[in-house]
Amino acid sequence: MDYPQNPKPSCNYSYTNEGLDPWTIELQPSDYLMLDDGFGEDSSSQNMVSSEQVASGSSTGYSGATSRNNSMQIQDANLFYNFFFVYLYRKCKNGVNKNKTEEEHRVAFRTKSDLEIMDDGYKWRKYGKKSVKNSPNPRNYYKCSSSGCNVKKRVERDREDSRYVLTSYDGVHNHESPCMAYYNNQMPLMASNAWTLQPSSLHSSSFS
DNA sequence: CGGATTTGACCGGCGC
DNA sequence: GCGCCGGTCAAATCCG
Repeated sequence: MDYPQNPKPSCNYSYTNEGLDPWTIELQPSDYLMLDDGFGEDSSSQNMVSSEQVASGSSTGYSGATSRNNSMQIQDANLFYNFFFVYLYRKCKNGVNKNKTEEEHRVAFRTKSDLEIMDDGYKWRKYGKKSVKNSPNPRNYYKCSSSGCNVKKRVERDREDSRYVLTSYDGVHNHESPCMAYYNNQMPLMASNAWTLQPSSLHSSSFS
């Protein structure tokens, strides 16, 4: 599979929870993301950021990412972004609250980036652009272009600090990210366990 | 030519 | 009811 590259892989990303949701992911301000694979006894550290340098020449034979202690560390910003959204997808799937409809599932976060279009592993079709009140920055509307998938996405620059991009997702994909299928094939280590969270490790309010 | 994007029109909810 | 505001539609346009 020919997977598109992030146009600026050297970009320094950071993530903070935007607060639209009581959802807790704190990924600060490093390119290194470590995600637990669910094996650990202490599931409270299900996601964390490692600022340490990952040794090059990974044992996975996979440039840009390496594994250690049942975890993945990602040092390539492009991979980082893709995996982050794969993680979102899995977490979303596992945390779906049956009492709510898919449309009520929302994820929002802030990304420090000079890019507004960031590759999250899904294909999106832009369907609108609006200027928002009291903000110099327009808001862009996207829809997942996979047929039958109703997930929507909004992207705008933070009116208070235009170094940040606000992204929010509405809904749960009815399919996996194209890049996940790719990684499943390429990385046996991650195929079944990695990126899957134990239900007990989910924050109670996650995606509910 | 086909799919994606652009962009003004349209529409519905909400506060007054 | 009316106007504002945010979200969506869709025709025109762009682009590979």
